[in-house]
Amino acid sequence: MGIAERKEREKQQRRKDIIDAAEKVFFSKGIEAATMEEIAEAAELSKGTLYLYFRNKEELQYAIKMRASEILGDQFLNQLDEKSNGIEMVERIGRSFIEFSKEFPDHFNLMMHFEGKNLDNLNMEDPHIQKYFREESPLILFTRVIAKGQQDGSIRNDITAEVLTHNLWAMTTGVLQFLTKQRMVLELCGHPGDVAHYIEGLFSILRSGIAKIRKS
Amino acid sequence: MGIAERKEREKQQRRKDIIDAAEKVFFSKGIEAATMEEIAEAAELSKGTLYLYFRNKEELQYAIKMRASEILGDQFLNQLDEKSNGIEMVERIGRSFIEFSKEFPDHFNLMMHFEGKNLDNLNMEDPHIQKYFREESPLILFTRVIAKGQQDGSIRNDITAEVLTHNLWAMTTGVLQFLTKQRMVLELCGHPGDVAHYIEGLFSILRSGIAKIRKS
DNA sequence: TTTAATTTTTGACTTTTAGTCATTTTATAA
DNA sequence: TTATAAAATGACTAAAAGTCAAAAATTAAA
Repeated sequence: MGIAERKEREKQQRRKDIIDAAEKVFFSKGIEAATMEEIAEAAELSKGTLYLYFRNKEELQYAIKMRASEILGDQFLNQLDEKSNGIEMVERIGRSFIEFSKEFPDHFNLMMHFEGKNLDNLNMEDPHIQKYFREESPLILFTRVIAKGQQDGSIRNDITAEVLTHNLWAMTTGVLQFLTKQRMVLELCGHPGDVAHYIEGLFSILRSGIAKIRKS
Repeated sequence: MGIAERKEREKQQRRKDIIDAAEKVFFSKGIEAATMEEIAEAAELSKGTLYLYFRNKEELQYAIKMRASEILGDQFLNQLDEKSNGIEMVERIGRSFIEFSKEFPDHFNLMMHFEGKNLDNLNMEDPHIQKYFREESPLILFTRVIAKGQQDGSIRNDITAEVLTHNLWAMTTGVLQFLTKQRMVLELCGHPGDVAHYIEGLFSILRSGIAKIRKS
């Protein structure tokens, strides 16, 4: 029974090779400019083969975005710390997100690209995508941290952990998107934004926004 | 000297006609599926003529997005109210944004589409775009309201009005983007989101986040 | 080992659409 | 009425995504 298993392994390896090649091409040429033909060349395969492993260009891009999320999730994991309370850990996680954007700018940009895009061209039944959302999304870990903060009394508990999580995530990505893609716009408005300044503003607002409300 | 003026007027009218046609086609067929050929037909012009008025497809989309922003800016204007203090007006403006998304869903979607997109294909020297950013963007009005809130003591003043404004805007659009485009994702995560619930969470977080910090 | 069946890969081909530009049409000035 | 300028046309080009019948490679059977 070893042949079927070996073939399956080889298939997964080829899939991985294609994603590697796509990463190189997307990141060097830019996500829009990169062509499937170029990716095929980089993977030493023909274009047709790509379509045996990925339904379309977008699904291939999404495979890279899932990798990016994995990296980010690992960084989040490193921020867990028994000594800190929930809200401190949330801040650490937030800052590690900023670090991630600097350390892996290409992966970060790809993530942001999908953050504001409908996913109609994607097959949501795809097992890779299903698995990602059920088990690997960084938001799963983040929700646990928020819940911990609610238990230790550092984070407000009048909003469910899920709603808090998704709001925090969406607010943060919203600001990061704004800062990366609209830098020229800011200049046009006459605010040649000091990015760090904006980030500190964001954290400050969020800190007050999610902290347990002190009874006065 | 009347001829040059009339010609200029006619030119602007034709430009408007093209945007009208584009609006119809983009909104009925969807922004991706719509073709320049279809828009030309709808405008009773040839495709080439479109390119005399707009550099490329994206610039035409952006013209509609600017219209959307104008509508939104008008709605913001209606929320101004001498009796309310700054933070109350900010909340009213926020809620009018939600109303806008329901009343003009197509315009809203187009706005969100551009909110997370680089503008490389756009000619930022274009006078229409310049004018928009300098004079018409809803953010200009919003900044004034924030500043008022800082003066009347209802909004924190340890962050500049501009940074507060852009952060609030980016956070809100981030959440709205998340809710519209990722509805299916939320279901996949096992949170068949009650959208209104998320929105209330957002407002609650932002209220605490930007309020003047009371000395305890 | 040879042959048949199955799986995987290929790349030429189709289709679609954005954007161009030489030519034609229309409007203005002489 | 003719010349000049401005505006509009649509056939054409280029680029790239996605398809599919045929070829190559692999595995199973005889």
